[in-house]
Amino acid sequence: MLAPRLTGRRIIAVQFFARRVLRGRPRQVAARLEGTTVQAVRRHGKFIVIELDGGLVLTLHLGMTGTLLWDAAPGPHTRAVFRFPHGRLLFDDPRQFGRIELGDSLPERVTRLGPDALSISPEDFAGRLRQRRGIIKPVLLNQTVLRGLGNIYTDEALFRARIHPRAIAARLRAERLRRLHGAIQEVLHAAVRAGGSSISDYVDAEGRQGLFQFEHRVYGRTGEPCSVCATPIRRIVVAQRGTHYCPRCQRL
DNA sequence: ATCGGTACCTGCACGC
DNA sequence: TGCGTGCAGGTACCGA
Repeated sequence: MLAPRLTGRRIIAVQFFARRVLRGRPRQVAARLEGTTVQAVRRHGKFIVIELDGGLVLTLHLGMTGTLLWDAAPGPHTRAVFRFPHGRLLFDDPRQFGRIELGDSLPERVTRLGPDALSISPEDFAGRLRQRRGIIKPVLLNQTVLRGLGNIYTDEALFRARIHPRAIAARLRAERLRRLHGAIQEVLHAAVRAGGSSISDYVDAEGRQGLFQFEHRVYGRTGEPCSVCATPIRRIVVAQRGTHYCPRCQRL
Protein backbone atom coordinates (compact mmCIF):
# COMPACT_ATOMS: atom_id res chain seq x y z
CA MET A 1 0.00 0.00 0.00
CA LEU A 2 1.21 3.40 -0.99
CA ALA A 3 -0.43 5.55 1.69
CA PRO A 4 1.19 4.04 4.84
CA ARG A 5 4.50 3.90 3.05
CA LEU A 6 4.56 7.52 1.93
CA THR A 7 2.51 9.49 4.44
CA GLY A 8 4.66 11.72 6.62
CA ARG A 9 7.74 11.06 4.51
CA ARG A 10 9.85 13.71 2.85
CA ILE A 11 10.69 13.65 -0.85
CA ILE A 12 14.46 13.97 -1.09
CA ALA A 13 14.99 14.00 -4.83
CA VAL A 14 12.99 13.58 -8.03
CA GLN A 15 14.05 12.67 -11.55
CA PHE A 16 11.95 12.55 -14.72
CA PHE A 17 12.89 10.61 -17.83
CA ALA A 18 9.80 10.90 -19.98
CA ARG A 19 8.95 13.30 -22.74
CA ARG A 20 5.20 13.07 -22.54
CA VAL A 21 4.31 11.54 -19.16
CA LEU A 22 5.09 14.68 -17.17
CA ARG A 23 2.93 17.76 -17.61
CA GLY A 24 5.31 20.63 -17.10
CA ARG A 25 9.03 21.11 -17.06
CA PRO A 26 11.04 18.33 -15.44
CA ARG A 27 13.56 20.51 -13.61
CA GLN A 28 10.91 22.93 -12.42
CA VAL A 29 8.55 20.23 -11.15
CA ALA A 30 11.38 18.33 -9.48
CA ALA A 31 12.54 21.47 -7.72
CA ARG A 32 9.05 22.17 -6.35
CA LEU A 33 8.71 18.59 -5.12
CA GLU A 34 12.07 18.21 -3.44
CA GLY A 35 11.95 18.85 0.29
CA THR A 36 8.17 18.57 0.59
CA THR A 37 6.47 16.06 2.89
CA VAL A 38 3.59 13.78 1.91
CA GLN A 39 0.48 14.69 3.90
CA ALA A 40 -1.91 12.19 2.39
CA VAL A 41 -2.34 9.73 -0.45
CA ARG A 42 -5.84 9.34 -1.89
CA ARG A 43 -7.55 7.75 -4.86
CA HIS A 44 -9.82 9.84 -7.06
CA GLY A 45 -11.36 7.52 -9.64
CA LYS A 46 -8.35 6.22 -11.55
CA PHE A 47 -6.14 9.06 -10.37
CA ILE A 48 -3.73 8.79 -7.46
CA VAL A 49 -3.59 12.04 -5.55
CA ILE A 50 -0.59 12.81 -3.35
CA GLU A 51 -1.10 15.83 -1.11
CA LEU A 52 2.04 17.66 -0.06
CA ASP A 53 2.97 20.60 2.15
CA GLY A 54 1.60 24.00 1.34
CA GLY A 55 -1.35 22.70 -0.65
CA LEU A 56 0.82 21.23 -3.38
CA VAL A 57 -0.90 18.32 -5.13
CA LEU A 58 0.84 15.66 -7.15
CA THR A 59 -1.57 13.80 -9.41
CA LEU A 60 -0.66 10.48 -11.01
CA HIS A 61 -2.52 8.46 -13.62
CA LEU A 62 -1.21 5.06 -14.64
CA GLY A 63 -2.86 5.04 -18.06
CA MET A 64 -2.99 1.54 -19.51
CA THR A 65 0.47 0.28 -18.68
CA GLY A 66 1.71 2.36 -15.77
CA THR A 67 3.02 0.80 -12.56
CA LEU A 68 4.31 2.21 -9.31
CA LEU A 69 7.17 0.16 -7.90
CA TRP A 70 8.80 0.45 -4.51
CA ASP A 71 12.56 -0.01 -4.32
CA ALA A 72 12.79 -1.69 -7.71
CA ALA A 73 15.69 -1.28 -10.11
CA PRO A 74 15.07 1.43 -12.72
CA GLY A 75 14.58 0.01 -16.22
CA PRO A 76 14.03 1.24 -19.77
CA HIS A 77 10.42 2.18 -18.98
CA THR A 78 11.10 4.08 -15.79
CA ARG A 79 9.64 7.56 -16.39
CA ALA A 80 10.13 9.06 -12.92
CA VAL A 81 11.92 8.30 -9.68
CA PHE A 82 10.85 9.80 -6.34
CA ARG A 83 13.54 9.31 -3.71
CA PHE A 84 12.55 9.10 -0.02
CA PRO A 85 14.75 8.57 3.07
CA HIS A 86 13.58 4.96 3.36
CA GLY A 87 13.47 3.98 -0.32
CA ARG A 88 12.38 5.13 -3.74
CA LEU A 89 9.17 5.10 -5.73
CA LEU A 90 9.41 4.34 -9.45
CA PHE A 91 6.83 5.32 -12.04
CA ASP A 92 7.22 2.79 -14.86
CA ASP A 93 5.13 3.05 -18.02
CA PRO A 94 6.12 1.44 -21.35
CA ARG A 95 3.42 3.11 -23.46
CA GLN A 96 3.63 6.51 -21.79
CA PHE A 97 -0.14 6.85 -21.57
CA GLY A 98 0.25 7.63 -17.88
CA ARG A 99 0.47 11.20 -16.58
CA ILE A 100 2.21 13.03 -13.76
CA GLU A 101 1.05 16.51 -12.87
CA LEU A 102 1.94 18.92 -10.09
CA GLY A 103 -0.23 21.86 -9.10
CA ASP A 104 -1.56 24.01 -6.28
CA SER A 105 -4.80 22.07 -6.26
CA LEU A 106 -6.53 19.18 -7.98
CA PRO A 107 -6.51 19.84 -11.72
CA GLU A 108 -9.83 20.64 -13.35
CA ARG A 109 -9.64 17.50 -15.49
CA VAL A 110 -9.80 15.59 -12.19
CA THR A 111 -12.34 17.68 -10.25
CA ARG A 112 -14.83 17.65 -13.11
CA LEU A 113 -15.16 13.85 -13.01
CA GLY A 114 -18.40 12.27 -11.85
CA PRO A 115 -18.94 10.60 -8.47
CA ASP A 116 -16.78 7.61 -7.58
CA ALA A 117 -18.13 4.27 -8.78
CA LEU A 118 -17.53 2.81 -5.32
CA SER A 119 -19.45 5.45 -3.38
CA ILE A 120 -22.28 6.57 -5.65
CA SER A 121 -25.77 5.78 -4.36
CA PRO A 122 -28.12 3.60 -6.46
CA GLU A 123 -30.45 6.63 -6.86
CA ASP A 124 -27.73 9.00 -8.08
CA PHE A 125 -26.43 6.27 -10.39
CA ALA A 126 -29.86 5.72 -11.93
CA GLY A 127 -30.44 9.44 -12.31
CA ARG A 128 -27.17 9.99 -14.10
CA LEU A 129 -27.64 7.10 -16.53
CA ARG A 130 -31.17 8.19 -17.38
CA GLN A 131 -29.83 11.56 -18.48
CA ARG A 132 -27.57 9.95 -21.07
CA ARG A 133 -28.43 9.40 -24.69
CA GLY A 134 -25.84 6.85 -25.69
CA ILE A 135 -25.35 3.13 -25.25
CA ILE A 136 -24.49 1.79 -21.85
CA LYS A 137 -20.89 0.69 -22.22
CA PRO A 138 -19.36 3.99 -23.35
CA VAL A 139 -21.51 5.78 -20.76
CA LEU A 140 -20.02 3.61 -18.00
CA LEU A 141 -16.52 4.27 -19.34
CA ASN A 142 -17.15 8.02 -19.38
CA GLN A 143 -15.35 9.27 -16.27
CA THR A 144 -17.43 12.45 -16.13
CA VAL A 145 -20.53 10.33 -15.59
CA LEU A 146 -18.96 8.02 -13.04
CA ARG A 147 -15.31 7.77 -12.13
CA GLY A 148 -13.31 4.58 -11.71
CA LEU A 149 -14.62 2.07 -14.24
CA GLY A 150 -12.37 0.86 -17.05
CA ASN A 151 -12.80 -1.63 -19.85
CA ILE A 152 -12.38 -4.86 -17.88
CA TYR A 153 -14.65 -4.01 -14.99
CA THR A 154 -17.30 -2.55 -17.28
CA ASP A 155 -17.55 -5.83 -19.19
CA GLU A 156 -17.57 -7.81 -15.95
CA ALA A 157 -20.25 -5.63 -14.35
CA LEU A 158 -22.50 -5.72 -17.42
CA PHE A 159 -22.24 -9.51 -17.51
CA ARG A 160 -23.12 -9.86 -13.85
CA ALA A 161 -26.07 -7.49 -14.33
CA ARG A 162 -27.08 -9.39 -17.51
CA ILE A 163 -27.15 -6.21 -19.60
CA HIS A 164 -26.04 -6.09 -23.23
CA PRO A 165 -23.10 -3.67 -23.73
CA ARG A 166 -25.06 -1.93 -26.52
CA ALA A 167 -28.23 -1.42 -24.49
CA ILE A 168 -29.46 2.19 -24.49
CA ALA A 169 -28.55 3.65 -21.10
CA ALA A 170 -31.58 5.92 -20.74
CA ARG A 171 -33.99 3.09 -21.52
CA LEU A 172 -32.85 0.71 -18.81
CA ARG A 173 -35.61 0.00 -16.28
CA ALA A 174 -35.12 0.91 -12.64
CA GLU A 175 -34.70 -2.70 -11.59
CA ARG A 176 -31.93 -3.29 -14.12
CA LEU A 177 -30.17 -0.11 -13.08
CA ARG A 178 -30.25 -1.27 -9.47
CA ARG A 179 -28.79 -4.60 -10.55
CA LEU A 180 -26.07 -2.85 -12.54
CA HIS A 181 -25.20 -0.60 -9.61
CA GLY A 182 -24.90 -3.66 -7.38
CA ALA A 183 -22.82 -5.52 -9.97
CA ILE A 184 -20.38 -2.62 -10.22
CA GLN A 185 -19.90 -2.61 -6.44
CA GLU A 186 -19.41 -6.37 -6.42
CA VAL A 187 -16.90 -6.39 -9.24
CA LEU A 188 -14.83 -3.51 -7.91
CA HIS A 189 -14.77 -4.83 -4.35
CA ALA A 190 -13.79 -8.30 -5.55
CA ALA A 191 -11.08 -6.84 -7.79
CA VAL A 192 -9.63 -4.74 -4.97
CA ARG A 193 -9.69 -7.78 -2.67
CA ALA A 194 -7.85 -9.84 -5.29
CA GLY A 195 -5.27 -7.12 -5.91
CA GLY A 196 -6.55 -6.20 -9.38
CA SER A 197 -6.14 -7.91 -12.73
CA SER A 198 -2.66 -8.88 -13.91
CA ILE A 199 -3.29 -9.35 -17.61
CA SER A 200 0.28 -9.32 -18.83
CA ASP A 201 2.89 -8.24 -16.33
CA TYR A 202 1.03 -5.83 -14.10
CA VAL A 203 2.04 -5.83 -10.48
CA ASP A 204 1.51 -3.70 -7.38
CA ALA A 205 4.19 -1.56 -5.72
CA GLU A 206 5.57 -4.66 -4.03
CA GLY A 207 5.82 -6.50 -7.34
CA ARG A 208 2.87 -8.78 -6.53
CA GLN A 209 0.50 -9.82 -9.28
CA GLY A 210 -3.24 -9.30 -8.99
CA LEU A 211 -5.47 -12.36 -9.00
CA PHE A 212 -8.75 -10.97 -10.27
CA GLN A 213 -8.10 -12.17 -13.83
CA PHE A 214 -8.96 -15.64 -12.54
CA GLU A 215 -12.37 -14.30 -11.58
CA HIS A 216 -13.04 -12.69 -14.97
CA ARG A 217 -16.20 -14.24 -16.37
CA VAL A 218 -16.16 -12.62 -19.80
CA TYR A 219 -13.14 -10.35 -20.23
CA GLY A 220 -10.46 -12.19 -22.23
CA ARG A 221 -12.60 -15.33 -22.40
CA THR A 222 -13.72 -15.15 -26.02
CA GLY A 223 -15.01 -18.54 -27.16
CA GLU A 224 -15.01 -20.04 -23.68
CA PRO A 225 -18.32 -21.29 -22.29
CA CYS A 226 -20.35 -18.79 -20.27
CA SER A 227 -20.15 -19.63 -16.56
CA VAL A 228 -23.95 -19.42 -16.34
CA CYS A 229 -25.32 -20.97 -19.56
CA ALA A 230 -22.27 -22.42 -21.37
CA THR A 231 -22.89 -20.34 -24.51
CA PRO A 232 -19.52 -19.28 -26.00
CA ILE A 233 -18.47 -15.80 -24.87
CA ARG A 234 -18.44 -13.35 -27.76
CA ARG A 235 -16.09 -10.48 -28.50
CA ILE A 236 -17.37 -7.39 -30.33
CA VAL A 237 -16.13 -3.82 -30.60
CA VAL A 238 -18.11 -1.12 -28.81
CA ALA A 239 -16.86 2.46 -28.75
CA GLN A 240 -13.55 1.24 -30.20
CA ARG A 241 -12.99 -1.03 -27.23
CA GLY A 242 -12.82 -4.79 -27.19
CA THR A 243 -16.03 -5.92 -25.52
CA HIS A 244 -16.82 -9.34 -24.10
CA TYR A 245 -20.27 -10.63 -23.29
CA CYS A 246 -22.55 -13.65 -23.28
CA PRO A 247 -24.97 -13.40 -26.22
CA ARG A 248 -27.55 -15.46 -24.33
CA CYS A 249 -27.39 -13.96 -20.84
CA GLN A 250 -27.05 -10.38 -22.11
CA ARG A 251 -29.79 -9.78 -24.66
CA LEU A 252 -30.56 -6.48 -26.30
C1' DA B 1 -23.23 20.26 -24.94
C1' DT B 2 -22.40 15.74 -26.44
C1' DC B 3 -21.24 12.25 -29.63
C1' DG B 4 -17.95 9.11 -32.35
C1' DG B 5 -13.55 8.69 -34.44
C1' DT B 6 -8.67 9.27 -34.09
C1' DA B 7 -4.08 10.09 -32.06
C1' DC B 8 -0.82 9.18 -28.78
C1' DC B 9 3.05 5.09 -27.51
C1' DT B 10 5.37 0.42 -27.01
C1' DG B 11 5.38 -4.57 -26.60
C1' DC B 12 3.57 -8.92 -27.50
C1' DA B 13 1.17 -12.83 -29.75
C1' DC B 14 0.14 -14.68 -33.91
C1' DG B 15 0.33 -16.19 -38.77
C1' DC B 16 2.92 -16.63 -42.87
C1' DT C 1 14.19 -16.61 -37.85
C1' DG C 2 11.97 -12.52 -39.33
C1' DC C 3 8.41 -9.57 -40.64
C1' DG C 4 3.78 -7.61 -40.88
C1' DT C 5 -0.58 -7.22 -38.50
C1' DG C 6 -3.68 -6.60 -34.82
C1' DC C 7 -4.40 -5.93 -30.19
C1' DA C 8 -3.83 -3.95 -25.41
C1' DG C 9 -6.50 -2.04 -17.70
C1' DG C 10 -6.95 5.18 -21.11
C1' DT C 11 -7.57 9.90 -22.10
C1' DA C 12 -7.54 14.11 -25.00
C1' DC C 13 -8.78 16.41 -28.90
C1' DC C 14 -11.02 17.00 -33.29
C1' DG C 15 -15.01 18.04 -36.12
C1' DA C 16 -19.93 17.05 -36.68
